[in-house]
Amino acid sequence: MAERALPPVVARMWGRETASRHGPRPSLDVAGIVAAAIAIADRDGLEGVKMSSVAAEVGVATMSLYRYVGSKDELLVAMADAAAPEPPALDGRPWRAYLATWTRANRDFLLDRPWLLALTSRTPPAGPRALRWLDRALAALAGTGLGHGERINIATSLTSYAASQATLVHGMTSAAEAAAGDGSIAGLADYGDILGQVLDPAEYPELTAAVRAGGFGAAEEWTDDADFNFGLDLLLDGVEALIARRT
Amino acid sequence: MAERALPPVVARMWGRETASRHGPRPSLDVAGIVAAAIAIADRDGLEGVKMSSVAAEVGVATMSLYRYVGSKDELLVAMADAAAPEPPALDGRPWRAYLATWTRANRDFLLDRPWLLALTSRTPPAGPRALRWLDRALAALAGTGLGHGERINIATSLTSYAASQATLVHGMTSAAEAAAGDGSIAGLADYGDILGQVLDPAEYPELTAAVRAGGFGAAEEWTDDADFNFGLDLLLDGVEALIARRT
DNA sequence: ACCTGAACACCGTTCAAGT
DNA sequence: ACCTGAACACCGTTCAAGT
Repeated sequence: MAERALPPVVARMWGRETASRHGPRPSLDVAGIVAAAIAIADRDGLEGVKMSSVAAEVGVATMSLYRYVGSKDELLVAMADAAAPEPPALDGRPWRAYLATWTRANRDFLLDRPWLLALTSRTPPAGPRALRWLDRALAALAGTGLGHGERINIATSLTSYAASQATLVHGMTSAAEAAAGDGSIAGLADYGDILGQVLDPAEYPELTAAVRAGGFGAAEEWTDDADFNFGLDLLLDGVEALIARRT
Repeated sequence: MAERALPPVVARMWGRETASRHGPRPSLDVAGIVAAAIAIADRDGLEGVKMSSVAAEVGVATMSLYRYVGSKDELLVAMADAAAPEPPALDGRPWRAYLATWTRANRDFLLDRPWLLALTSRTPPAGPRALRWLDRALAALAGTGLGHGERINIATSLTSYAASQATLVHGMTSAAEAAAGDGSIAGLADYGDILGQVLDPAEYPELTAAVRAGGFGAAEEWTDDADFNFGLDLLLDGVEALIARRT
């Protein structure tokens, strides 16, 4: 099978630039630009990341950035990988204990940098950090007798669970902040309140019952670990059942 | 507890406009605008949805739209709800059978309209369609002895599973189409190929092994139902274990 | 080979007028 | 009370020139 040329984004993420030989040395590198963009996103959110603001942050004219990144989209992809921390160390823990902390750590860094949530669906994981996370999850499942494909599937399910939980929690908490301004949805108390106003019990019988029973609970309950653990255990119980079936 | 005024987006989605009394009748309504925007997104993707293109589609000046929707963002939120089909009918099926088709149907309409994937993380479900989906899932679990909060949690987990699967499949297939143009990632064969080029086996031992063993398989395997069912069963097994614990 | 100023293209939104 | 043309603001990207 012929080697396929690396897509430019991927090459840049892995530092596989073909270094140029002649002329002035470049005054910047991709890593510095990406770091500057991340700093801006942390401070001002993703809307603050403009080619002009990133250029200002590194002290260069806007157009100079195009020497290093092909487009803003490419920059965003690189940011998404670089902004993730290293995965937790395995340290010989049993698969279930490790995957639980792995998934929790995954959710936590998404909540630290909620702007990452808007970037996750852009591209399959191909950066060094994302692949290190994947590699560790596969390692944790190495002794279970599951196949490679199954292990990849499990890791993918856990990643997307972490992302969906982070999206949920972030949606609730950030909406609460914004609520002072315009009248968007302001956390779970309001959410239940709004549903109560809008729902026709005949058309939404179960949901109405849930709202009346306080099924949406207080906002703290959701940001709490309880719900996170609930769904996580659902998944890990499923994995455990699968392993048991295999042995 | 005082009634809280409905956020404008929500009010508009539920048709709770305070109708105006005097002056000329409006020539448009929100539903028509939303339908036009959906038609454009189906045809040209989400980038094709501009205030100007939507206005052209309904045959009106761009600025007239602002009589009906507060902003483009608001329009997108309304689109996200209106673009979903009705949930499958329960028909007295047992919870597991129903939730399986429910989750599959959820994934399917996301794949029919992949532009929905970029809109899902915007706001908690508050539109008539999204809530109808939630209501039916709660109904399916009504006889299980689970609490309202637990049932909501399960429905949320399944929704996000459907979304993550759709994101994955869509990412793979659409990348394959775009691959002719620039060199982005072009389906799973390429994906494994690229990983193989980039991975240092010392740093990514398990991933390297998985790639060599063909753990990423052929692209068809992923779009196939096999992987979808795998993760779904993981979740439903977890639910089943929970129900068993309760009784 | 790198950097940059000016300019272009695009698009969401405001405003002041029209009817 | 509704519709609309002109205009503004913003931002990603191209290009041709500078060193």
